[in-house]
Amino acid sequence: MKISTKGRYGLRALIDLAQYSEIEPVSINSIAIRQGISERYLEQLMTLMKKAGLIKSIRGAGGGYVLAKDMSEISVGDVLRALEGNLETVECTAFSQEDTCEAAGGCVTKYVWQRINESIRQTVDEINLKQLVDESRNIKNHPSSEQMKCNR
Amino acid sequence: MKISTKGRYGLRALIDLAQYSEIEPVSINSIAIRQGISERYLEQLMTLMKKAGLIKSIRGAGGGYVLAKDMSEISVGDVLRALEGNLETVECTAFSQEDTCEAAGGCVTKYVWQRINESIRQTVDEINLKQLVDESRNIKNHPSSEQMKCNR
DNA sequence: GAAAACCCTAGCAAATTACTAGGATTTAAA
DNA sequence: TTTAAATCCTAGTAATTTGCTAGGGTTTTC
Repeated sequence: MKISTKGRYGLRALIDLAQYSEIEPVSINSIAIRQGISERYLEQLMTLMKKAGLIKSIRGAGGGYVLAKDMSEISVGDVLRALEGNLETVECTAFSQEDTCEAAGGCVTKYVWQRINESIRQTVDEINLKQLVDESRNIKNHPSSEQMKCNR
Repeated sequence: MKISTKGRYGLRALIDLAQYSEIEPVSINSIAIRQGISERYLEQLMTLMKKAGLIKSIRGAGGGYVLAKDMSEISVGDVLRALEGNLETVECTAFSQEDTCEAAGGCVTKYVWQRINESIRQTVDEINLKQLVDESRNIKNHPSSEQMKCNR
């Protein structure tokens, strides 16, 4: 029931990318240093986000990554799904039309899992990258804001 | 980001217990058979729910388990927390007053994790056992409702 | 042609999950 | 008073997942 380092590091990396990539592509190395994340591990996370169509890569010297679409069009849900896989806390064939579970008729917990899944979905999909970047700029204007390694 | 078999089996077991324990204590064995769960594994789940004060045990022949309080006073959140531990998807020292995280000032993702945690908390705490038992009775009155083993 | 970047695959230790196993203890009932 | 039905307690363990590290290869700019 935890979000792993993939999701946590990945979201931080993407916020970082969003903040720094407006002028030129941002390298994995620079994000890794700023965020205190292993460069080699972050590389894998970037690949996942690229496959999901959230970021684009530019190869070769001077290359790096940029957002594939506008910040406001990337939700936290998009990011977490790219990194953590589907966010359903319980997966159940009975959720779909072509229900293959024989217990479905007599199963109540199904409704519980659906409500939990739905509330998470709603929460993560209503927060987008732009909001977080804006929020981050506000925070940066206050004192005591050194960036560093952190388990989030 | 998944709810494990502990939470899934445990909630099913507790609904079963709530339904059958009004007349006499219900044994682990009978729940295990009805729900198609390993008896020995279920035993451990019952212990967790007992420690959390959700159920009471009656030892010896003819013994078993009964609810420790009224169905309407046991929420799905109580059950899941007893079995899965705290339900926070990300744990972060910065959530508390005596914040020990140095990055807290410059950290935005904190707000994301808090919102996710809060939406899950709200959802699981607003569903109680009684609602599920009532719902289950409704379902049982319809045809095609054989109880059986299921990954939920 | 050298360096800076991404790309791809594999491996691996530590932790977690989902059980199984072997008994000890308590209590009702035969 | 014995027996059997229960819970209680602790330990072990195979399979999976997590959180990386490692060793290259390829592309592109300077």
